[in-house]
Amino acid sequence: MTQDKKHRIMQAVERLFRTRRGDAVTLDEVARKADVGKGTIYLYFSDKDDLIFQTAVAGFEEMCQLLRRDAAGDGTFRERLLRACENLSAFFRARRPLFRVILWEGERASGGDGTGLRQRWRRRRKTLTEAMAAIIAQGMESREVRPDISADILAEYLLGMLRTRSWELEDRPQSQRNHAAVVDLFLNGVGLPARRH
Amino acid sequence: MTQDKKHRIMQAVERLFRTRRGDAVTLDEVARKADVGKGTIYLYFSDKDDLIFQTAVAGFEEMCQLLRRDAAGDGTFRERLLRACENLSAFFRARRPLFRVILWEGERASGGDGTGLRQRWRRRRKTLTEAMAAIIAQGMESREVRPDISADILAEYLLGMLRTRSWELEDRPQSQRNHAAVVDLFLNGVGLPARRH
Amino acid sequence: MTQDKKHRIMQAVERLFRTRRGDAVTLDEVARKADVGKGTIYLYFSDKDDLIFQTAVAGFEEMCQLLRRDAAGDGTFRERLLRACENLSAFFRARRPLFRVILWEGERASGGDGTGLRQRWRRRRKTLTEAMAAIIAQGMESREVRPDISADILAEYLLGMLRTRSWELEDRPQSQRNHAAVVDLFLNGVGLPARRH
Amino acid sequence: MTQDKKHRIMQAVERLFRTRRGDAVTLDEVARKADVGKGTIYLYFSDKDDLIFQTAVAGFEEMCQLLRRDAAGDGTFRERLLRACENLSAFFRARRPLFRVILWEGERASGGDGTGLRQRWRRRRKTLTEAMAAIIAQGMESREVRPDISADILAEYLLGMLRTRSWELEDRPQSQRNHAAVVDLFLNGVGLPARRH
DNA sequence: CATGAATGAGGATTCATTCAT
DNA sequence: TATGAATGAATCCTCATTCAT
Repeated sequence: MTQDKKHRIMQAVERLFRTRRGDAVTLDEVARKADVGKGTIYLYFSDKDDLIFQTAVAGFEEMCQLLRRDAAGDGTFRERLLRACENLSAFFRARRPLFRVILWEGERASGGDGTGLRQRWRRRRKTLTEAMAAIIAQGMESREVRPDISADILAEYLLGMLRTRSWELEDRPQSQRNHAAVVDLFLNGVGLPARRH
Repeated sequence: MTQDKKHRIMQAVERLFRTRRGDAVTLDEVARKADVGKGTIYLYFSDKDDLIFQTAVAGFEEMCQLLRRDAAGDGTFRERLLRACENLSAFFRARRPLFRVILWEGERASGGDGTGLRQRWRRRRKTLTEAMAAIIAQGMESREVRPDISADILAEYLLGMLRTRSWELEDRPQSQRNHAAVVDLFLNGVGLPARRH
Repeated sequence: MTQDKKHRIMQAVERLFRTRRGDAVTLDEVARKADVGKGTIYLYFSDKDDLIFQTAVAGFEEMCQLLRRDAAGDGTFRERLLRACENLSAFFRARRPLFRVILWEGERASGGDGTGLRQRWRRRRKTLTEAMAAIIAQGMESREVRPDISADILAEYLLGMLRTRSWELEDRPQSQRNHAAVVDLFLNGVGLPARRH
Repeated sequence: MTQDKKHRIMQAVERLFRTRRGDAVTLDEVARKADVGKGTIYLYFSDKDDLIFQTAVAGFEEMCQLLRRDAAGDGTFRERLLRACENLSAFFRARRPLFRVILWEGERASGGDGTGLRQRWRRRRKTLTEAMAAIIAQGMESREVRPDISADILAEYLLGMLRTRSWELEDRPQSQRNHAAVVDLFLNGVGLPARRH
């Protein structure tokens, strides 16, 4: 019941990020939206920064678990890859504001203020990448993926493509951005097979 | 000489974005760094928002011109593509803070406030995409690129890969992230050619 | 056992005043240090102000009793005076934080707000002065003290000297601030006896 | 004209201390009373603490100059001493709120928070003491003051007596607290001369 | 009696913006 | 044009106080 309030506060943050950037989110609004007193926020978070940080981290955690579940599932490599992409994209769609929280926090971390923040954030990110890399590594084992580039670099690129799909291609026709197409591009590239002979 | 001041102000913004996020950049700092009076800023920009917006737009413009020059150049499709990637990446590296300005502004635009801002920003972005798409279109004409996905969607993905390369893979060994590798991944994908027979 | 808690709370206040000023002492700290719930404070005190007031008053009471005991003791006037000074100074030294509580409360009282507070505080103070004045009055009776200035005014001055000794001369060498010297100064002044003829 | 505002702000602080303790003085009030914007305060002071500190220091400075002028004046030792006491007391009376500022700041300094604050404050205080000690030293030279206790310790006691006179004896009849009496007590003590033979 | 989670009024501080020079 | 002192709205955060358990 007490954790309930903490959760409600983080949810309020997430919802507010739908329309605002972090600097425009006031704790007054958060408190109002979470239906708690302003002081209550400080019972669970040390700071506004901490509040956003924890919200971002919790979101990350969810994504990682999602991905890890997919990595552990069965099916062929392609099936697993496709499923992972689909689930991740579904998450993006459903939780877009949360994604903005994560980006916002990431931007703070990349400001070189020497704090261990940057390191901590990198480590979190690595967890996500590794979950995706685990799937790709399976493809390497089954000789479906080129082994000359490390799996987690490939994972980064794939995550980048999904990001592009969700953010930049948001309003393109579905036909051009279904996941089969993304996975296909990722696996086969844009070059015409014919030219390769 | 008067435009000189405007330029110096925007440069100051860019430099300050190296370590700070937009909300942490104060006009006091900008004025000090640009070595102008604080009031002067308001002679050239209507707003703090306008200042950042114009700085971002000017940066975008530079990137577009860079790309357009590459698109207009000669050589085979692959050569042109590689050159475009190299130049863009060089730009990223040299002007990383400017890139943060652009991202910052983009984040504002993606907040769902009714302003035409979102539209205006999308249009700018489209210009960039089109410059890259123009190059890819050449590849389609020469039958080196698959025609089933529109050129500007492919362009978005490629830009996304470059972004990943510059931001997420920043501290990986050069060997794994040289541009030949990026272009190779983009064209041929991660799948093993052997599997295609 | 219940009074035990009230006492522990006041003790906590006293201990916290060692390093902090009253405005920096929070009831959270008091509760923690007294090892009671925060709400418990309000069972014994109506207010934060009341808490500090009662703590100060209790401290005053202790000092007064100390003095009264000395006044009632036997020995010559000089002996009694010296003993009173010594005991009072020992109290100062041992309970310096309590002394800060008292000063703090006194400062509040001297703010000219219409409350009877000012009056109440003056009355408390008077009790202390009178205890000291009682001793001095003995000196007057035995013709060892000049009768032209009222005993309680002289008492105030003596208390002031002790205060100076404890606060301002805190870090001077003992030799220059032993009580014999204070009493000597008080009785004989700083003038050279030789000059008096 | 710019220093004018700084001065007005400090004056406002002083005036507000007449009825309030430092913790009850809000910067809102200060700004209103000084008739400046709230932000203006931060142009001249880094902090609320700094504001009060500087106000206290400026007050101290005034007192010191007052005292130094008296020390430099002519007349016999007794005359100079009397004049110094009178001027200081007049200052106390006229600027009582300022005096509360000084006490307030002193109390902060005595909180053992390790900052150099405590040291800085002691040094300021020392300046004042020395000014008074200078006068007393003259008395030593002319053999009117006992040489066995250092002049600045005697100065501290005298300042303490003046403080007692101004604060504790505030509402006693003038006849019992005129400066001749204070100086007399200081020089000759409370003992009856007759007893000394 | 005892507790401590919850509250929100209140205050310090920042910073975009204005305007007199 | 150019300036930077002045401003106050807006925001974060603290902490005395309450109250359900």
